[in-house]
Amino acid sequence: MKTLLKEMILDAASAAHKEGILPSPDFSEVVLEEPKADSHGDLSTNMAMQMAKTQRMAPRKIADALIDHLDDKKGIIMRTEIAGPGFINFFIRPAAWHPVLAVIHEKDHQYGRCDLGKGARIQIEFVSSNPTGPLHVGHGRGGAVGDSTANILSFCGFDVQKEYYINDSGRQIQTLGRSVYLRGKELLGETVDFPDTCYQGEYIRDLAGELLEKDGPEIFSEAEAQAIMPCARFAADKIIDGMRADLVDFGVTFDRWFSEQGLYDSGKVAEDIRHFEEKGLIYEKDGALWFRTSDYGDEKDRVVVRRNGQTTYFASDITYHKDKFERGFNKVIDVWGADHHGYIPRMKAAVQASGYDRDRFGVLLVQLVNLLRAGRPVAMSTRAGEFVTLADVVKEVGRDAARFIFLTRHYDSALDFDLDLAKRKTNDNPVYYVQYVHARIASIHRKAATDGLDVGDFVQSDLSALETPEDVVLIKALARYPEAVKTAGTFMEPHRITYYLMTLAAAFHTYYNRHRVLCEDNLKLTRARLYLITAVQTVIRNGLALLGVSAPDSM
RNA sequence: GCGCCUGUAGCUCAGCUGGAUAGAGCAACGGACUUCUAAUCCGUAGGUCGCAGGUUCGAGUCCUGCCAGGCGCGCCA
Repeated sequence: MKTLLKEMILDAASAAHKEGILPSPDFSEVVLEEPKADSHGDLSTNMAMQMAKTQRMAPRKIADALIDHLDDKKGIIMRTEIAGPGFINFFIRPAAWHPVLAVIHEKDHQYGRCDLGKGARIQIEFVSSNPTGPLHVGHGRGGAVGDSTANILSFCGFDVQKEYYINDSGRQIQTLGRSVYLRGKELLGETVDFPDTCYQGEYIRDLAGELLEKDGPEIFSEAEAQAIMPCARFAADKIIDGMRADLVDFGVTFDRWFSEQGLYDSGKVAEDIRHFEEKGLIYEKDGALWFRTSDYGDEKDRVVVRRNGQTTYFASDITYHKDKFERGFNKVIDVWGADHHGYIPRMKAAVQASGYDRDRFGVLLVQLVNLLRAGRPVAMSTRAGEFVTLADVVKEVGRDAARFIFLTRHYDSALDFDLDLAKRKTNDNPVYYVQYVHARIASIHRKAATDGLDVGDFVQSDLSALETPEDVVLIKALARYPEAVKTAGTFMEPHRITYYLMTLAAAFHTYYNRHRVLCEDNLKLTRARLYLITAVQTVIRNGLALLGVSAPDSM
């Protein structure tokens, strides 16, 4: 509808220009929007005001000219008006919206798809939690945002790859090994001094127990230096398996799990450091090696090899991101927790120094999650190893509720996640509000079948019966879906889909309460309404799929 | 101190990258189930868009300066 009207307006502008009424052929882009107030019509444009400068005419005069030259071949416009400083308001004939329904039925699962990405290869890396403990709620949000964004981008014509970066190298992994080693000694009856710096969680003891059972006690009697790495490998592998399983339960899968250690094993990190040294981008100072990130917008240079000879996390990250681009991705997106935001300038610098456009690398900074129960904060201490894990949350509230709630806010603002509210099967829980639409419609279909109502061939149904205000509101909402997807893809903001679905759901529930779909005495009306609500069901299902939330047939 | 993010109804948040009279949900109050699922709907009430300037036909949206909150400023990850 919008594109159709846009073309009509542009044609009108050209026609008016040809007749010399509009002096300039330079037409600003037509922006059509849906006015908030119904009295302003179905669609409205501010074009006359935008053009006032280039045309050097009063906006209302331009608006007059445009309206005079409108050629409404299909008869979609009921009437137009010029309002306020120069808005042109279009009132669309109710029946003109009906073709939207046919499009939805025809495209079905593909309705809403667009070609924004034009096949560009994009990689999105998310969660990427260190394999030193279970995933917690914050990772859940990152997972939901990353996975849903990937779905949306894919639906918008990007070739998307989802990746998990495993930080299986460095000091944390050693700490993990040491923690397991010491707990293992405890299990064998030794009294050990378990330092604060080690991981305190109960799961460490469990891992030590598993290792003991698998390989016997020998490893725990070896010297610490000998035992740490085997312990660490065992524990990290177990933890990664656990994370993978938790993510599957959460509906999140990855195309690739990428090992940081692999970058060291293959010598790529060392190779890159050498390479950047030769180019003069890495230099030595105070016994350490520094990367000249400040040449590329960072506030100071950063260490890549410490005085003790160990590389920093940043070193492998440079190689990792360079590797991503070498793999041919046009665009590389990382999803990070907001506490890492200080890291962005140096990462951008590294990308640029590696020879790639810094704008091809982007970061979605996901703000923190406040976990609540009945409105009160749930005490969590990562240090003490006491926290509610993602698996706990999924088990308690379910995958659908968890995913949906993580996506009810822009990722950029902090999120309150109330466990009690997420379980509540009422109105204040938006998940069910949306899913209920799908279930209700499925129920109507069942009823229609039971009652032997011949729903016939939908496409042949006469839609002229769909002309009440509620019909139009609902169809207009459906027509808006492709745009919602496109906007969500453009800005990588999955919450826009969530909000869209809530709005559509509201329109449907209103409709449902006002109009009976199955009217035994009016088959024509019944068919038309079934045609309409089936389209609603399709869009709800498609939208929920982008969020990774199921669309149940009954609740 | 510097940087990033946030500030919109009592609470939690949207606001389509500058449009008309700023919108939802919750909470409050009043209504609607012999009906295709009441996990729903309808109505009422609720606002100095943190504050002050600026840009222009027009600002919640853009710019500057303040105020408040969160986070970050390691040879940690």
